[in-house]
Amino acid sequence: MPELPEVETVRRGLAPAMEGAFITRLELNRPDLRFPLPENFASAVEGRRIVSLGRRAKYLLIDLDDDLTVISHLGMSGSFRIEDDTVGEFHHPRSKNAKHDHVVFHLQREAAPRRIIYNDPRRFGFMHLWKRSELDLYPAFAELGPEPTGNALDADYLAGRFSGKNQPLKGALLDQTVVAGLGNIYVCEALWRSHLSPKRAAGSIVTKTGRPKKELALLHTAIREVIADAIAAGGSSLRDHIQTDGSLGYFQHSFSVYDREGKPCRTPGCGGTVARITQAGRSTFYCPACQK
DNA sequence: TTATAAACCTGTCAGC
DNA sequence: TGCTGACAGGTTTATA
Repeated sequence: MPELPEVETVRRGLAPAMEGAFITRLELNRPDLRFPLPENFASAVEGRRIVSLGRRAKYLLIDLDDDLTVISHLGMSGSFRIEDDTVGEFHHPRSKNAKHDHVVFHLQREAAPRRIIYNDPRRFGFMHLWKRSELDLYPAFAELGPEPTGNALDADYLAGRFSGKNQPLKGALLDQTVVAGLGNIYVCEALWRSHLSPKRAAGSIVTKTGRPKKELALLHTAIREVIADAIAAGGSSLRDHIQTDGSLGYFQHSFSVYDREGKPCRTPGCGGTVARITQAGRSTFYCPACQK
């Protein structure tokens, strides 16, 4: 499910309930998700206090008070929800099938016990334990590109990565070593906002001397803006993504091209129709009329 | 080096 | 109603 804005929404939803709380018990309802859960996972985290909640790209980071960090990835269908731990089973109207509640953090903080439930029907998500002081050595982080909203991502950096590349822009932007956190939805949206075709070679928006063309500067701006807009809206709820309180994100109502095949392009005066093609096995939505 | 395809797993939806 | 096939927000591994 989640791209960067959805994970950030989850982080913001969980932080008030988790930061400062003690983990009294970790409930593991199966031995694995996509990968085996960490060895001695429960004994490593039980009794620890959660110092803070962080995020890197699409990864949620739960920092404990002893230099350990729980690294959590939600895959395609993972979600967290918060429940009052003094009552029994509670089901929000939109709540998930409890048979996919794989990991439950039981928390104690001041007077209110809570449980944080990780649900993931497809089990493409995973959790790892890693030393916080060595987080840069975590394999997935070692090669990760800059955050799309940070200062490290600018047009010059992208020019360096795109220069000489024949790979289509769609694939180049999905590459997490180029930009960290972009997924299928927001790549489509950012390309639409910058009027660039997803089929365009990445190297074609870089000059012969390796400088960013104007189009690349527009793309950089579009990436920043679409991510910021989506975070402000609480992410996008398609099938699986719900916020930690069970409510939905709203950005899906703002999609300009994603999942809008056959519908009119929203570029003012364009008059084109949104098309859907397959690139590297994944759906791409774009407007052939205004994305060149 | 680069690019595509398949794999992981379950749920949902369209079509017959 | 029930079956089948296509498809889904991600990442890794294998194959060409």
